Amino acid sequence: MCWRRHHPSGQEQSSSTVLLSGFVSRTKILPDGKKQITQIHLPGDFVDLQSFSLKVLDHDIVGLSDCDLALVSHSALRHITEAHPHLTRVYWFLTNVDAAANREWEVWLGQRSALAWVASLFCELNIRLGLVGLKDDGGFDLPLTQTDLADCLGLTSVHVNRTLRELRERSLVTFRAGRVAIQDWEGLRSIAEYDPTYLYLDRRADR
Amino acid sequence: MCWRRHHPSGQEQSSSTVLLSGFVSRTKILPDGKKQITQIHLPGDFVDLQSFSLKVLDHDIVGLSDCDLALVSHSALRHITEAHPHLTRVYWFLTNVDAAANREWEVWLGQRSALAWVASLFCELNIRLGLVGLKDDGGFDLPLTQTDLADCLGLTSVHVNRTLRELRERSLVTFRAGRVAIQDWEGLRSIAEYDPTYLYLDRRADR
DNA sequence: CGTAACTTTGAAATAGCTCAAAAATTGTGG
DNA sequence: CCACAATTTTTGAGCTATTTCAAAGTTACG
Repeated sequence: MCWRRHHPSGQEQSSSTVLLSGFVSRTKILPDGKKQITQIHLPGDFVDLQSFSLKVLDHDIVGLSDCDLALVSHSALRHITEAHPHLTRVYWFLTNVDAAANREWEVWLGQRSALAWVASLFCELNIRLGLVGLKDDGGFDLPLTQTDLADCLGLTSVHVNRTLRELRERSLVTFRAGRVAIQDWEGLRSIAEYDPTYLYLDRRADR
Repeated sequence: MCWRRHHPSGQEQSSSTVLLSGFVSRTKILPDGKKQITQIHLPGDFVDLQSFSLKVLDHDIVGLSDCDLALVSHSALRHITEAHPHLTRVYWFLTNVDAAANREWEVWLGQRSALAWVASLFCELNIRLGLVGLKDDGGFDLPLTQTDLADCLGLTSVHVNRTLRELRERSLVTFRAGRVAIQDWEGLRSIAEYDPTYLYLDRRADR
């Protein structure tokens, strides 16, 4: 399956989605048309596990690139979780890790400069893509436009552009043609003051 | 029990906390001392249910007033959830509702003006306090300082002060001496463009 | 009644926004 | 493979919401 369409909020869902390839965002759209991306999902992510519990989504699922999805029906999820309580705890854990990332983004949205926020986002994506084997020495592919990035960061695309220029001029990272090329990982990490604790990387391995 | 202290992040937890009276926040503190409150909890809230799953908190639990807490040990939670799978789903649902609020705050932090954000926060608290019988016709008690509010909104306390003045001058709401007095609920709601969908009020009732 | 915490105000600085246009890139059909 | 349209990126100039810094009021409280 392959799309770049809205999965609308406010509608009863009967299945959840696992992302197999490509990128999708969870996006909230305001009455005036402004958008906020609350999370970017990578291959391997359970994109809307929460709809199993909430049934109705409070946001849209928007494809950022072509992607392959697997649908898991809620009735299947119910059977799985009833038969294997252990898996219920695993899914619940995933929900919690997801929420931890939302909290971290709140901090970035509220407290950080544009430069630090962009740097942080690239740090997070670099680490998460590394977990699923989608980064290489030089960086990673990220098929977003600067406008997508702006919707994610709570900034204007104009300002994102200028911020990217600054990161480039400081020889930290270059974002061009859907690719993030990291020139100075330590420098990037340091300007972002990036601390991946909230990703619970060690505890994920337990599961 | 009664405190106004930090419940530190980064430490192994063996119990979760239910708030019986008073207000607590979940707060993330940056290296430079800046703070972001990612959620305000009211009586009745399961404050750190996620520590049952994550074990280590990614943020601090900070009392905003004197409060009474009930501790539920993780071993007790494990027994409860093993004996009653239905309750596991309830807890998981609560985790999801919690996360939905974090996402909504991301939108507010990223996209809204100071005026609309303050108004939105008051709208949310008014509704949530109403659910637990802690609001009256005129408004509700909120024992926070303007600095607390600033940490929550991602603004300076100076700017929060000026924004509160504007809301007061527009005869929408007055925040003084730990009390939010709502003069014009419809006006407040409208300037906030407040939509409580993300609170999943209807679905909570099912449980 | 004195001290600490909190609120209010003013003035100047700035990060990020808006508007508008030009340049570059990407995609498409012929 | 080219030409053209659409999308995306880049830049400039002026503007505004919010911050910073600093000081004066006010309130709470031991």
